[in-house]
Amino acid sequence: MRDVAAQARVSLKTVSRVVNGESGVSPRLARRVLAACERLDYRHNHTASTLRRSNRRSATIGVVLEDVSNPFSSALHRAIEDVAVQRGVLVLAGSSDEDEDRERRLVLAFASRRVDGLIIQPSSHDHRYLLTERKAGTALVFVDRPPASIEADAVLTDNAAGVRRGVQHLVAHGHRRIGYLGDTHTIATAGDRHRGYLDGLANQRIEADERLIRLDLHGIEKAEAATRELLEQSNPPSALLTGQNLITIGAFRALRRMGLHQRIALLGFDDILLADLLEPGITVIAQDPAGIGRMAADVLFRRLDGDRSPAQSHTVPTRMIARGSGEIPP
Amino acid sequence: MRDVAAQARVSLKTVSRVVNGESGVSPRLARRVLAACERLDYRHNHTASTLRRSNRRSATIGVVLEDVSNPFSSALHRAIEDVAVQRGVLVLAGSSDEDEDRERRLVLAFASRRVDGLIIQPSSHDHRYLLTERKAGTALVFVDRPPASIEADAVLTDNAAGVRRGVQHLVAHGHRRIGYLGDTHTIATAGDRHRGYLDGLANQRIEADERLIRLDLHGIEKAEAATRELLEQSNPPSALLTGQNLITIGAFRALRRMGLHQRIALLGFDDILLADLLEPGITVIAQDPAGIGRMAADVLFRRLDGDRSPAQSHTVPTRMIARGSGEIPP
DNA sequence: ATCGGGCATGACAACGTTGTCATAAGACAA
DNA sequence: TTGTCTTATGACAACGTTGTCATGCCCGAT
Repeated sequence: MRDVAAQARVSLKTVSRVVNGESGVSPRLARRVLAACERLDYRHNHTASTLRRSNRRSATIGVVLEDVSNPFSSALHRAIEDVAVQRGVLVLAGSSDEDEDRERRLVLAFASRRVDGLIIQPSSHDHRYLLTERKAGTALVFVDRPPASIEADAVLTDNAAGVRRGVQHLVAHGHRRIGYLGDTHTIATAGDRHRGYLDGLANQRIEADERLIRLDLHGIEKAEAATRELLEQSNPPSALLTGQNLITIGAFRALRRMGLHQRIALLGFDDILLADLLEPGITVIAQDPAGIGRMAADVLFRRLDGDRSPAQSHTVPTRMIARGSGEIPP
Repeated sequence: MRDVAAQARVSLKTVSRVVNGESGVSPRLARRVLAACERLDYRHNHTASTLRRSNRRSATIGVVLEDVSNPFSSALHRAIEDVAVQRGVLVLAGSSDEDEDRERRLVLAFASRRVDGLIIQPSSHDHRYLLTERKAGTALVFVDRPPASIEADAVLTDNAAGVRRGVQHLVAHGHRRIGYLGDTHTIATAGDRHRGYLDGLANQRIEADERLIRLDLHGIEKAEAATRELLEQSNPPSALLTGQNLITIGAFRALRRMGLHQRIALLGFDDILLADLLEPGITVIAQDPAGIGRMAADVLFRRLDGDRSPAQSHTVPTRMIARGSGEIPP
């Protein structure tokens, strides 16, 4: 900037004014400054600017996802990015891998870069460590899973309602013995879905049978093995409800291997790419990651714009997509 | 920091030393400083530190992807992140959507945040605009597609070789009439794959037949329509080679709709999630996005560590995964 | 007692920018 | 002419940190 000022024979401040598009610079000087910027390939140093400016905004937000490469998380990421670019805001993204410690380290690293806001898909179960950032004015929104021990905005899928709806769908197709395969019970959403399953059965006046329930299945392999077990017992279920997309894949794989994929109904929570090309197509209760991400970013920026209303939890509805596997009769 | 210094009754510089783990501070003072940090919830301001430090490193890199939510790009992203976190480096990511202008705007936004390096999956065909950043010392690595009009490191899939191998595979299974469905010809990788197809045929002494080739198919729908056309003509191909994963999906969908999925061989470039669960499983020439990302990050950090050797283009091999569709006889 | 050397600590300037305020130049009225 | 007001411009400090260098202290050798 000093070089530009010298080249244009003006003061630093005038260059600053031109670069920031402030009014009150004569067109003649402005032209000279712009020409000098061009000639010297001047790049505005946004970080130095942030340091000095009164609003202190870095025009950067941090996003902590479970894994940037998993389809759900990356759809969130993209939706957040789309809202952010419209405001000229960049996105720092990181993966927590379901590890509390990594989540925390990421947040601290973001904080030391002075991000304006944080969107977190949390893995941890105590978010008091975020109080400091909050006090420093960092906006904070939780996605997919609720905050714990801290009041903050959240954007969540209505997991329980979605699963209840799934149970109802299977019952409507004649099923009474409905198995459930769920993810690690410490994950909040997994708990909600399990609860939805139990409530759904209760609504339909069906007694839950412990032998049809398998929890803490993380990953395709475990789900596949559990499905196998479930179906090999005497008096097996006629339908399966799976609480997460990898579990759905594992269950489908098991059904295929056992030659039961056209006989046992399967209804999965969370959509799967290509589910429509399988035989049968897989019926799912689809979440709307893009909708969640967009809303989370909207809430975040509303806070950054000065919204001081009490923290609120927003719910995004699910959508049932019938493709065949969920409509197989008992 | 000033508050911490006051609280610990030391100078600013001493706090700085403790925070940065520099030697030469008596344990007694260090303890006092750390206690004060703790008590005041002090967060080191990494951006101010970058501004002043002699190496000027922001410990942040920028990654421009085609779309952070597409499986290939997000796998790249994750692999890059994994290398970066090991060095305490954060990743700014953005989507160019195959748009030259968005790519450029992202790069400039990253540059004004003074990222240490850039990893770009380019959409544009002239990268001279990056010369300024390069001159400023920003490390630069291209992934998936080669740089144009600039010398820079690149990490690429060996597209042509992969496709040649695919042709050979189909011929080995008895095919002579092999159709080709390719993506937009202006995308460098699409051109390479098309060339690989033609070379592969030539190697096998098969004359290319224009009527079996369809290019510029971007997205599932166009691919599906083109596949249909290709198969409805007289003397149709007995095998299809598809040059991109969405095209493979479109082609498979068309085959399914026409009831030909067990009759016409299909070999796709780029792997597809769940391809093994379809019937038949889809044979693919798989790329290794994680391998590409890791290598790109390695090259980038080697440059940041001072490697001044001439720019180099690295090639990551493909892997053929036979799952059934590519082994259907004519 | 004096000196030299090593070590812990701090004062101060600087990084690239912008907020604040002062000043110069010009326009216009009295 | 003088005075007042407006507008364009610049000088200077400050943002939170670290590099440089000076200072003061203690220790051991002379």
